[in-house]
Amino acid sequence: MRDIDIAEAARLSGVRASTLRFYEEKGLIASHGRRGLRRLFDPAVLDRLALIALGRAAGFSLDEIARMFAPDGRPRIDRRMLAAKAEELERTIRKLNAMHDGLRHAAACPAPSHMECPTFRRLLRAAASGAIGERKTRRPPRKSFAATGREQGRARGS
Amino acid sequence: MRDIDIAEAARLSGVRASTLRFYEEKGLIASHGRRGLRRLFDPAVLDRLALIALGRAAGFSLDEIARMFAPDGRPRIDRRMLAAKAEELERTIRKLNAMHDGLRHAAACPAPSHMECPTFRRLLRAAASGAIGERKTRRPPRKSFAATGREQGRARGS
DNA sequence: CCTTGACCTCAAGTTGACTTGAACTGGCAG
DNA sequence: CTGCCAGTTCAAGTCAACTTGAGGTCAAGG
Repeated sequence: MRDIDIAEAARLSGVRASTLRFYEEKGLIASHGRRGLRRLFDPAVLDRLALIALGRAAGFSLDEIARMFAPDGRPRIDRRMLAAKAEELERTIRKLNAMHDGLRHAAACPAPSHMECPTFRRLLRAAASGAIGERKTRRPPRKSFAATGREQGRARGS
Repeated sequence: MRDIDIAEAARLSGVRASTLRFYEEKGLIASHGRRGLRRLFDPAVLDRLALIALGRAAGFSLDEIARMFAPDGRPRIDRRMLAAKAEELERTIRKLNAMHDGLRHAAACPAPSHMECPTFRRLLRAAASGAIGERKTRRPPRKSFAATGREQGRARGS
């Protein structure tokens, strides 16, 4: 199996063809030639895509990830960068934990209104002061959510 | 202190005036009148803004937050929703922890190239398979975000 | 040979949460 | 009375990471 076409790369990696084209345009991956119009990729592109997925999951932007590859295309990953990201992740985790505990408490709290629950108000103050901080949740990509059927919006506990 | 103007609301809440206008347009807050052109807010808007900040920090979208207020403007927060969000948060935290541990290891790993580090490759597979999952980090807005001073969360796991 | 269908390119659209710019207004200090 | 300056409106821009649409091409199958 020397060189796979874009459809196969998409199938094997789980990344959409449009995304592969987009990544190529961004310089994150490179196609190796064409068969007709079709891009051909070296199978090694799959490793590369895994690396990109990893980077994304770790919270790196595509631009940051692009910088992790030497001009020759080999990964050039700075250990200090990893350590820094790990630390950043740790801070995030701490905040999310605080948030989580607070939410759990608020959900279980017997006070008639949340505004009367001391824990809730403490959370409120923390959020207002920015101590809990920023976060943005990403909507799930349309693709592999066939499982839940017709439900377009999230099915949260009613 | 009866009614504060937008500048004061911005100052007291740490939320920009443009954001306050945006929130008003979205129906998240309401101004109570005008002095000249200037919006006047009830000081209670500050609680409301804290609530909004809290919701955002917990990962709710503005639209979701908007739905947390009854038509009369009083918060109507569904406890099951909070519990669901807490659970979601917990899953996220678990993933981030895995990521964090992997990054730490990779950062410290003595293998000459990351591709030769078993831990790193395990991470890679996890990311490629989607087991680690999606996340999007937000760039901090220009403003300060000073005091992350008093921490109230223990970092569990790690 | 001709249709078909997957791929191609390039531009534009999407989403969420805001920010920015241009043109305007009006209370208040001087 | 007159500027100033901080407010106002509305439209459009920004950012990231893609996706979608329109119109085109080409290898292969019938």
